[in-house]
Amino acid sequence: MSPKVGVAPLRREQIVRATIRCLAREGYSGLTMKKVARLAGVSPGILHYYFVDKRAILVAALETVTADLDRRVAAAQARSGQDPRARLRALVHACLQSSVAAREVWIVFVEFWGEMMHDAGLRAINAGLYARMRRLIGMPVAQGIRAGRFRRVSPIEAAAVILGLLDGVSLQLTFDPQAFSVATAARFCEDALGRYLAR
Amino acid sequence: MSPKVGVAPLRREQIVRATIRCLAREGYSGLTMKKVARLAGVSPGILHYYFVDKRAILVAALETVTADLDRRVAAAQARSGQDPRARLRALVHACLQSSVAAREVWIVFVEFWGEMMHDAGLRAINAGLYARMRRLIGMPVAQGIRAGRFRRVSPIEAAAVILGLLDGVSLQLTFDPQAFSVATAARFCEDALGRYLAR
Amino acid sequence: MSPKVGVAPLRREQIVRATIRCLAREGYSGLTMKKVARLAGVSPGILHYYFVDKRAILVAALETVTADLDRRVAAAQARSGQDPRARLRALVHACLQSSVAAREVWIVFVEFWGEMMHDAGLRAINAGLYARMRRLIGMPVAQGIRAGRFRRVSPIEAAAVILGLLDGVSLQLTFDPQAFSVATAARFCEDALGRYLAR
Amino acid sequence: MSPKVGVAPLRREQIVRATIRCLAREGYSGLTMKKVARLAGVSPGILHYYFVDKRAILVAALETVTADLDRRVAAAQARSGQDPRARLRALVHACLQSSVAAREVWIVFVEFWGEMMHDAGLRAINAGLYARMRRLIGMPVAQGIRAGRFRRVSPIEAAAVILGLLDGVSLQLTFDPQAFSVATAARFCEDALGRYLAR
DNA sequence: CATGAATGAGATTTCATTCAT
DNA sequence: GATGAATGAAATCTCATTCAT
Repeated sequence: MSPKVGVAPLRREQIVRATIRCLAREGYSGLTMKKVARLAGVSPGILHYYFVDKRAILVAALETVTADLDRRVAAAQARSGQDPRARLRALVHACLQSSVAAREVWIVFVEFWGEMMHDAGLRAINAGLYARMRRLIGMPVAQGIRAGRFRRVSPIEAAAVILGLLDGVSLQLTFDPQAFSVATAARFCEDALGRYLAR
Repeated sequence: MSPKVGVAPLRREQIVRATIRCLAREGYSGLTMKKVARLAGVSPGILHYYFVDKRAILVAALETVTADLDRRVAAAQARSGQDPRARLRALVHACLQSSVAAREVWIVFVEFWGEMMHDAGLRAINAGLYARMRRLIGMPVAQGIRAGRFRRVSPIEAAAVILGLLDGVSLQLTFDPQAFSVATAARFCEDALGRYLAR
Repeated sequence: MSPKVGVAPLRREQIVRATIRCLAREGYSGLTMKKVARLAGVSPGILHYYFVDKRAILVAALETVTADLDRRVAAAQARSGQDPRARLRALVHACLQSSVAAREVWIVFVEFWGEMMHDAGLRAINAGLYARMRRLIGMPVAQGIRAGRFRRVSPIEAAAVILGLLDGVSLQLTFDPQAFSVATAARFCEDALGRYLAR
Repeated sequence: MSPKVGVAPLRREQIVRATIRCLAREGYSGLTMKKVARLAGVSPGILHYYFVDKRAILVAALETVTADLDRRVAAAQARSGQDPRARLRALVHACLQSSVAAREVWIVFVEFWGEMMHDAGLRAINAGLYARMRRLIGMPVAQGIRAGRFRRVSPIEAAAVILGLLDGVSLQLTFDPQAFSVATAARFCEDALGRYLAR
C-alpha cells in the first residue's frame, strides 16, 4: 500500500481551490498554470500529474464552484422550515448573499458563462446546477399552490422568472455594489416575487 | 487631399466587426490578432496602426456591442407610442429578442461580463449602458405612476427588477434555447412585471 | 505585392538545411527546435511560421534528404552512358559514395529508418525513393538482359538484391569506416553484382 | 539470507523486456520511463534502482536485442550440419526470418542504428554483434574454399557482402512486407550469394 | 497606408530523476 | 526493495507586437 495514501484528493482540492482564487483575482484570461501552482504552493509539474491538462483543471473548478453555490442554497432551504413563503425568502436571500459573501465563487461562476458559449462540457455542468435549482424552486412553489397560498403558475415559468431575477440582480450587485445593499435587493426581489405569485 | 481620406473610420469599423464575429465564434480565450485580421480581410500588422494594442480593440468591440444593444431597445421604445404598458412591453420584447435575433452581439456582451470583473475600463462602458437603460425604463415607469396606472415603486428598484429579470431570462434563452421560446419568455416576463407594477 | 516576395521558399530551405545538419550532428533524439533555430540563424518563433509543428519540419527534412540521394544517383546514371555494366557500376559508386561524400545526408536518412517504423507518412516518402531507385535500377538490368549481356532475372528481385546490398554495405561503411574504403567496397559490390547478373 | 535474493536479475530482465516492447511499439522518440514502468508492471521509481539512468536501460536493451539476434543465427548454424552451402543457406534463412518472426527485436535493432551514429557505447555493442557474425560467416566460407566448393574470396569481403545483402533485404522486408515473402527473399538471396561464391 | 515576415517572451506540457515513506 | 508523489528543467508551441519594405 502506498505510504501517501489519501493524498491525491487533497492535492486535487488544493489545486482547484488555487485555480478558483486565481480566476477570481485575475480573471479567466489572466489564469496561467504557473500562477495556479504558485498559489497552491506546489511545483508547476504536479498540476499535470493530477489533471491531464489546463482544461481539466477548469472543469474541476467549475464543478466545485457550482457545487458550492448549490450547497449554499440547499442549506438555506433546509433551514427555512416548511412555509412556502419562508422557503422562497430563504432562496432569495441565499442567492443574493452568495454573490457578496461568496464573492470569489460567484465571480468565477460568471466568468465561466462566457466560456460556456463555446464549450458544451462546461455548459453541461451549468445545466446540472440549473436543473437542481429548478427542482429546489419548484417544490415550495408547488407546495404554495397546493396550499392555496400562490396562484396557479407554470412551475417551469416560475423557475425561469425566479432564477432569472436572482441572477440578474446578483450581477448588478456585483458590478455596482454602491447602488443598493444585499438587504435592499432581497427586499425588492421578495416584493416582486411575492406579487408575482400572489393570488 | 489624400485620396483615402475617411478610410480610417471604415477600417476601424471593419476590424471591430471582425473582432465581434470572432469573439462570438470562438470566445474570448480563442481570440487572436491573426484571426481578427483574417476575418477582417486585412494584414495582422495593420491592426496596430488603427488600435494601439489588443485591449484597445476589445474596448472598441464592447463599445460597439453596447451601442448595438442600446439602439435596439431605444428603437423599440420609440416605435411603441406613449402608453406606459405598451412601452414596457416593447422593452421586454426588444431585450429578449436581442439575445436571439442579435445572438452574436448578446454572446459577446456576456463574454465581457467576465472581463469586467477585473477591468475598470470595460466596467465603465457597461455602466454607461445600464445608466441609459435605467433612464429608458424609468420614463415609462414614472409616467405610469403619474398616470395612476402603476403603483408607487422606487424607480431605481423597478429598474433593477426589470433589467435583472430581462438579463437573467436572456441568459436562460441563450444557454437552453429548447426550454422556451422568446415569445413565451416575453409573455411570462410581461406577466411578472405587470403584476409587479400593478396597483 | 509583398515587399519580401520569394523569401518564403528560401527560409524554408534554410530551416530544413539546419534541421538536417542538426540531425546529423546530434541525432534524432538530440534535435530541438531551439537548436534548429540557432543553426538556421533565426528566432525560434519563426519555425512555426513556416511549419505547423516539429513533425512538419522533420517531414520536409526527410523529403529533402531523399531528393538529395535521388539526385546523386540519377546524375551518376546520366553520366555513365548507355552500356548496362557501366550504368550498374555508376549506380554502385554513386550509392556507396553518398554514404561518405554526403555523410550528413546519409546519416540522417538512416536515422529516419527508425522513425518510419511508426510513422506511415515518413514511410511513404521513403517508399517513393525506393520506387524511383527500382526504376533506375530496372532500366539497365532490363537493357542488359535484352542485349544478352545479363542472364534472365526478375527485375523486382534484381532491384531488391542490388538495393539491399548497397544499403547494407553503406551501413558498414558508416559504422566502421576503417574496415574498408569506398573504392574497395565498390569493387567487391561490383564483383558480386557482376557475378549475380552474369549469364 | 534475504528472501528476495536473486530477484535483481529477474527485475532487470523484466524492465529490459518492457523497454524492447515499448521501443517496438512506439519507437525511440516515444519511449518514456513511465511507459516502460507501466509495461513492466512496476513503479517508475524502481527503474532507477536497477539502472542508473535511461541510457543504461537503453544500453541493456540493445545488448539483449543483439544477443537475441546472435543466438538465433548461431542456433540455425548449429542445426545445419557441416556442408558449407547448407550452413550458408541456414544463415540466410535465420537472418531473414528474424526480421519477421522476431519483428520486435529486429525493429528495435534498426531503431538503434540511428542512435549509434552519435553514441560510441551503442556502436561498440553493435560492433560486437557484427564481429561475431563475421566469424560465423567466415567459418563456412573458409571451409567451402578449402573444400574447393567456393572460389577464393577474401573472407572479410565475403562477410561484408553477405551481411550487407541480408541487412538490406531485411530492411525491405520490414518496410514493404507485401513486396515479397521471406521464402522468396531467401531464395533470391541464396541464389545471389551462391553465384557470388561459385567457382 | 499596408504588408507579412520576424521577434521573443511566455504559455502549456512533458519527463527524467529524486525522495519520503 | 518498492512505491508513487513531487520536482524542475527543458521542450514545443502561441501570439502580441514590431518593422523593413
